[in-house]
Amino acid sequence: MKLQQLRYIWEVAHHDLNVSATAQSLFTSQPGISKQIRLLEDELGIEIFARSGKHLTRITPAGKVVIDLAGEMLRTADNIKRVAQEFSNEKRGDLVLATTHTQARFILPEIISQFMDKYPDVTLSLKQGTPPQIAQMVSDGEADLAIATESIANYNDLVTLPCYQWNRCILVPKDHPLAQEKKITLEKLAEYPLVTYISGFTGRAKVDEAFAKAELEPRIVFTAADSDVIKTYVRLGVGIGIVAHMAADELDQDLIALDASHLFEPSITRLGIRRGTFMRGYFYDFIEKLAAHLDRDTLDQALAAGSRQEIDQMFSALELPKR
Amino acid sequence: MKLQQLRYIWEVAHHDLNVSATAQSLFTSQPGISKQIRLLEDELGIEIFARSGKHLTRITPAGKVVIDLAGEMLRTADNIKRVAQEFSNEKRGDLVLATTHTQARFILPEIISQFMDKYPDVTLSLKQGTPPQIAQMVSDGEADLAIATESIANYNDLVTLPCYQWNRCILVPKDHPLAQEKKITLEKLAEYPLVTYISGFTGRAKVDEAFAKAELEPRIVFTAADSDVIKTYVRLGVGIGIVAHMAADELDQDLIALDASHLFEPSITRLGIRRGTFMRGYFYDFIEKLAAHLDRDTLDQALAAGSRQEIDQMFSALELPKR
DNA sequence: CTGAGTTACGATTTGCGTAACGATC
DNA sequence: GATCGTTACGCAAATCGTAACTCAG
Repeated sequence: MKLQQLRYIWEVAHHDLNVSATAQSLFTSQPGISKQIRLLEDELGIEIFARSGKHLTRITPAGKVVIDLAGEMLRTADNIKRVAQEFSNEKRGDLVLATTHTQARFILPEIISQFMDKYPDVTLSLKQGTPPQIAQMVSDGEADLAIATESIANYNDLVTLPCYQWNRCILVPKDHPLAQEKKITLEKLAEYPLVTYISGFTGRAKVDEAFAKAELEPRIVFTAADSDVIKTYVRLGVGIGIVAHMAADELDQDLIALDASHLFEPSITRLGIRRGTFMRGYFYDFIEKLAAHLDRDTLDQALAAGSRQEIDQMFSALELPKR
Repeated sequence: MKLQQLRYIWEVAHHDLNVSATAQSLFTSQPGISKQIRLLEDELGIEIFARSGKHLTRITPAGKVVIDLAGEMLRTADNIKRVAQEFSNEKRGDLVLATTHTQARFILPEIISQFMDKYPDVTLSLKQGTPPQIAQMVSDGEADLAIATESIANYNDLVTLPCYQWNRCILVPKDHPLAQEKKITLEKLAEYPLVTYISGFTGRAKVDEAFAKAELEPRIVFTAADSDVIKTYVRLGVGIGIVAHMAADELDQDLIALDASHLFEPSITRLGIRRGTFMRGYFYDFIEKLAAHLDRDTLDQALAAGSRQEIDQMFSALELPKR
C-alpha cells in the first residue's frame, strides 16, 4: 500500500470515476493511475471500483470505506507537512479560504490586506462557491477555512463558530417613492418588485421567513448570488434590492440604502474548520482579525470539543459584533 | 513522503532511537532506514531526531508531533487492510489480545476455544503484560483488544467497557486452622502471613483498601503477578493466599478455597479498544462471548461516544455478571 | 467513431543490501 | 574497542510516460 495509490483512488472517486480527468488534474498519465489502482486492489484483495467492461461505473461498498479512510490518511499527511512547515518557518506557508461572494467582496478585503502586510510570505488563495460547496471543500481538505452564512453547519466533521452578525438594507434608486419613507415596513416592501439573493446564499432564508411570518407574498422578480449583480439590476429599475448591510457601504451615488434591520432577523456568519486540522500560527492570527472573540485559546477549546452543543454553549452568552 | 518513511520514524521512536535494533525488528537493513529518515527530514525541511555526532539522542519538538501523526496514519493504514480483509473474507484474519495472566489462564481459555471453533481461519494471538503495558499495546495498535482489571482506563484514546465483576477467595492448606472457620474476617486474615498479587495486578488495590479501611496492617510476605505462583507458595506454607475467585476453581486437592467476597469490594474486569479501530465482524463475536451484554449495537454506541461519562452512564444501571 | 481504460515496453528513478568508513561512549 | 550511524556503490524492482490496443455507448 503506497500513499500515492491511496491518493489516486481518492482523486478518482472525487472526479466522477473518470481516470483520464483525474490524471490531467494530477499532471500524470492515465495508464499510471490505472495500473496503481489495480495493484492496490490486488494487494487488498478487493475491488474498490466496479467496472462494466472498461468503464468504472461505481464505487463498491468496500471501496467506499477504503476511500474514506484513504482521505483521512491524506489529510493527516497534509497535517504533517504543515507541522513541518510551521516548525521550519512559521511565517511562510499557504492559507486557502473558501467563502462566498459577499464575504470575499465586502468583509475580507480589509482583513486580508492587514494579514498580507503581516505575513508577506504566506500564499493566500480564495476559493469561491456556494455554501455547500464551501463546506465540502473544507471537509475534503481542499481549503483550510470556510467563511459563510448559511448551511455549513451540517457537516459533522466541521467545527463551525459564530463570527459576527449582520442585517440587511433596502436599496432603491434615488427617485423611488420609498426613498422618502421614514420607516420601511414589510407591507410596503411587498408592494414592489424585489431583487435579492438566490436561496441558500447570504441569509436569504431569513428574508423569506420574515415575509412568511407576516403572511405576505413578496414578488421576487430577480435573484442573484452576488450583491453586485443585485445592485446592477436595481439600477436598471427591475425592482428594489434587499442586500446585506455591508454590501451597501460603498459609494453608490445613484442608489439609496435604507436600514432594514428592524424587518429581518439578523444573520450570523460562521467560520468552519475541519476537525483535526493542524492549525498554523497564522491561522489563529487570521481568524482573530476576522472575529476578535475567537482568540487562540477559545479556538483550541472549540476544536477540542466533542459536540455542537458544547460549542454553542461556549458562545451563548456572547454578543456577536455587528457588521 | 512515503508510508514506509513514516513507519521507520515511528518504529525508531518506539525502539529507544536505536536504528540498528529497529532495522532488525523490521527485517531490513540499518542503512536503508537511516537513509529514508534523512530523505524524509530533507523533504519536510525539519529534523525529526536530534543527533549528537552520529547518535540519535532525542526527538525534536517538531519530530514529536510528526511521529504522533505518523502513528495515526499507520493505524489508519491498518484499518484499511482490515476493511479489505473483512470484505474479501469475513472469516479470515487476525485477532491480537493483550491481557494479564489471570485472564489468560482462567477466563479466556473457554472463550477462546469456542471462538476458534467458530473461526478456524482467524489467527489468534495473546500478548501478556502488565495493565499499563497492555493499554500501551492497544493504544499503539500492536494489539486489538485489551482485557484487564486495573488502570487501563487512563488512556484517553482507549474506550474501556466493563465486562464482569469478580471477587476473591482465601487459599489455605487443608490442615490450616482457618480451614475450620465458618466465616472469615479481615481481622483473622491479618493474623497470618499473606501471599497475594503485586500491586497493579488483578485487583490488588481493592485488597489494600479493605485492610486500610478496617485499620489493619496485614503482613504480606510474598507477592506475585500470577495466581499459579501464589498457589505454589501457599502450598509451601509461606502464607495463606488471597486470589481471584476464578483462579481457584481448578482441582487443588491440597488447598482449600474459602469465599471472601464479603471482605472485599468486587473488582471489575474491563475491555479496552482503541478509538477509531475498524472492528472486524468476529471482533464483535469474540467480545460478546466475553461479556454477553456487550453486543454489537452497544459496542458501536460506546465506540461512537465522545466522553467516558457517556460510556459510564450506558452501563450504570447494569448488573455485571459475576465470575 | 469517439471517449475511455488496459496492455506492452523501455527509460529513469527508487529502494535495498553489502561493504567500508567515521564517530561516540 | 565495541556499538552505532553515515557514506558509497551496485543490483533489482518499481514507476512513469509513450504508443498501440480494445471495449462501450
